[in-house]
Amino acid sequence: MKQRQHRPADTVIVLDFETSGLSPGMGDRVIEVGAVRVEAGSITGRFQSLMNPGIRVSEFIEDYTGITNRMLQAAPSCRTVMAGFADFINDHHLVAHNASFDQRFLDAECQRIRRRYAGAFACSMLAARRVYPDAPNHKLGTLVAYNRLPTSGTFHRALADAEMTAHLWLGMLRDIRERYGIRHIAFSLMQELTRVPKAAVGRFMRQRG
DNA sequence: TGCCAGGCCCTCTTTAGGGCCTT
Repeated sequence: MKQRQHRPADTVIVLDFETSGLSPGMGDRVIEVGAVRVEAGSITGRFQSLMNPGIRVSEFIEDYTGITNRMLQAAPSCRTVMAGFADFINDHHLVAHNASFDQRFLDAECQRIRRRYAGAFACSMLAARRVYPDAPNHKLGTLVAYNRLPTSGTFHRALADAEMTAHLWLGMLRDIRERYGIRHIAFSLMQELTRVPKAAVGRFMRQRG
């Protein structure tokens, strides 16, 4: 019997950045990157590094992330780390929680080192608003608790948040499969889902089930 | 000079405003 082959296009990189603030346009920089490679429903690779942005981060960011200016002074440069991260991403599709935030920083940091990435982004927060409309809110930590997903107990560090986002993503794929009987959920379907009006999600999914 | 994110999404909307979510 011929075994069903996993499609390479199913591989996604789930990423999370810790940053010096909210806006690269205002001069904020990435200070830590964490990411996992998800293939055929499992985490098969990890990438994590602090990076020295060449600027001091605020006390708020030190408290929020636990990443201190002393730690950043000892870290490799953004240029070095981002070059390695661009290799890790390769041409895979990308997932992040509130992806527009991470995409802005990825674009800005890649532009600085003149690297490009070919994959498209999907947002786990926009998907979760549609898959779990009854959750108390759609913060990453709340969704992890709401769905009783695995967690290391660490929050607001890049690799820990990326791993939780990966479990959230895989959990949504499982729940959509069970709820709507869709056997293969392509990345493009998840992207489309995040653009469907919330009131039309059931009809959209049943049309594809 | 002083200020500064930005996109999604809901509603007491659409000639707008404000909460959510990310650091």
